[in-house]
Amino acid sequence: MSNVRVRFAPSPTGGLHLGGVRTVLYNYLFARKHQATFVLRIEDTDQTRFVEGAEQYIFDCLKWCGLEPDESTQKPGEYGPYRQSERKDIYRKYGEELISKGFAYYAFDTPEELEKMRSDFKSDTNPSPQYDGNVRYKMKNSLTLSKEETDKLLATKVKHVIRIKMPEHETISFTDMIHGEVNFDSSVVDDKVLLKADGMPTYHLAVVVDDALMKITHAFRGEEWLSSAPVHILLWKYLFGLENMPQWAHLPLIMGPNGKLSKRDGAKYGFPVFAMNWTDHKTGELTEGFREKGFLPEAFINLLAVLGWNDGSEQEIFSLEEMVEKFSMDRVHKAGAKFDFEKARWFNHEWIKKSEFKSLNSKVRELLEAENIQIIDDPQFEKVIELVKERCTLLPDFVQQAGFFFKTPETLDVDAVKSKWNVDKAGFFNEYCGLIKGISDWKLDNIENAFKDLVAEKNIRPGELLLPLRVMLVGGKFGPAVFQIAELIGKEETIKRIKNALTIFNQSI
RNA sequence: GCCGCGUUGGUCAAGGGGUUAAGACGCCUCCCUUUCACGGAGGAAUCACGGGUUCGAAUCCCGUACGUGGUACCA
Repeated sequence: MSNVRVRFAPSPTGGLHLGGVRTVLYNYLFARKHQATFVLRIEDTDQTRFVEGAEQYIFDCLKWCGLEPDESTQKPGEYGPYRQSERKDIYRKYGEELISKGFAYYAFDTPEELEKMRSDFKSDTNPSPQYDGNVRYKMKNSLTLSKEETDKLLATKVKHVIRIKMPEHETISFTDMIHGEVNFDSSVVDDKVLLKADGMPTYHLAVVVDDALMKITHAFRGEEWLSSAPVHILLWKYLFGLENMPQWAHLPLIMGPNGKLSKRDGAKYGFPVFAMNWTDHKTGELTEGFREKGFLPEAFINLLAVLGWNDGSEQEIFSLEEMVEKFSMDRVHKAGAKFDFEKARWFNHEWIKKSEFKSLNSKVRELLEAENIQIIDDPQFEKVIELVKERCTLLPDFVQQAGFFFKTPETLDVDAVKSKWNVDKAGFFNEYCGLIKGISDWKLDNIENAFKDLVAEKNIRPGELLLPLRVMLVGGKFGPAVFQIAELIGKEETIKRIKNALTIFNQSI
């Protein structure tokens, strides 16, 4: 292990989103590549947004993806606790330190007063007034109150927050691993709340304190954080020293059809945005996940990895091991990428095709059994999977493509044979049944040759008969080569299906 | 509004002064296959705009436009 440490810091407020998983993935790849430690920290400082089960759900998603952290609430290292709500006592001290150094102040404004400020100062040229250098001297805080008044308020435990005092006109710059040098003017950022009235830190204080205490060396997060980076830079400068600050990488956003991808987009356009199913406990609303949609975890992380990163070659299909080997932050794109579900499906199809039976076995079996299709013979199941996997894009496709090998079709697509059906053909199949009954070695060639011989004898075009035969055995116009199907389902079953279909066709056509 | 970030086909993207501007998804045509796929061969489709710099700009610089994120005691 090197001393490189990275972290993923989700807030447990709901389902784990595509972008979140990609952030985990980049953390994980970077960590493995640098023999680093990958930390998972739970950012649960907003008590009003606490959601039962969300934390465990995050772990379950990471486990499914195969991206498990080295240190976390479930696997504590020496930098715990890993849940911010359990670190509450730590943060106040740093807030006080900032105040004593003159970089922060107490503010006693109530939510109503803040609201009033915002409406009073609101204008066409300033639609969202900030608590900044212009207004802080008009508010109720330790900058405008006398020391005595302030002390008195504090002593009587009046609700208050700690706010950072943004400097007047200072250029704040840092070098982002993806964007390069980024500059801000301190006068355009407001006096962010650092410590809330309930004693919990806001994200701003918590990230820097925890990254410092947990010795994080590289911090990756979504680009939505870039605008608040100056606050964090300043905090590092005031509290722990810029020389100890982690290297930042602000990852490009994953976009939906219009704007930042949201779970609403998923519902609207019919694709998942969460890694796994998520049920909102309050509303009971279920949001579908990639896993339940039928994605392989290998495909899921693969498609996420190349949404914003590529290795410079033409390769698109990467195993986790290959990604670890080839990943580098400086080949991550700057611009956000629109999520394309069609391409996501393609990745899954590719992974299904290259997956071996042993990795597909239990997943497909589970799906079939849910449809009341029992599989007893493993070697037989393997042959079927190998035969049909190239026509399955999503795992549930196996139900249609493989199901009929193990269960006689309940309904036949009669319409498909209607135009081709007549007495001659019924006669043909009757005779064919008799013919194959005598085949002692039930092999592909024998079954097919019997068919060809009879076709030649009867002088019927084979194309007129192949489709009906398919519908007889399969139930519809799909599946692999028809004689291969016959070979696999066996002689008895083949004859049974033909005879059964004959009665149905004769009745309904 | 202000601030940040961005901009190569419909989408993901390679390319970072001289290229016929790769490749993939999707779409279309054809071949293979008497189903559907797989596989194979083709095709349509791109450097946001305007100024510079330069012998030469998709590539460098400046504007503009557009997109996107932020502008909470949410993360």
